[in-house]
Amino acid sequence: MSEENLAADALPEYAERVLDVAERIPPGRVMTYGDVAEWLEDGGPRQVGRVMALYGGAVPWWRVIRADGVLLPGHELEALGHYRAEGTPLREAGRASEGHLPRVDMRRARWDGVERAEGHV
DNA sequence: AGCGTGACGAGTA
DNA sequence: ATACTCGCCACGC
Repeated sequence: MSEENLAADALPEYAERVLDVAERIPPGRVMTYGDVAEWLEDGGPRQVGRVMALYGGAVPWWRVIRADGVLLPGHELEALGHYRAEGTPLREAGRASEGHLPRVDMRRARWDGVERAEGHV
């Protein structure tokens, strides 16, 4: 039998690990695709992106975003709703970009996978 | 086999 | 700030 004998109800192991990381991201925080890949020490941002595109619906997908903090195209409003509800740091463009959606403030929202005990107000 | 595409990222102009 | 290039890797044609 070939080793590619995967059951339809089973996810590839890599996908399972990516989803596992996505699930442990605390509310109000985000990780980039590249961060997840780095944390796993395997694959790259594009691989993580592929997994999220295929199976991300089962996890808090809005907490895994691009490095530039742009909201997921096609789900901007839904993502924004989650961010506002979780208190995720956002950068309101303000200033003449009213039709422009806010982006996640990566400097404050980025989570490296390690809880820090700093008095972050 | 090549080639284009993508829920990417960093660098440069 | 935007636009473009290159590197990256998996997938589909």
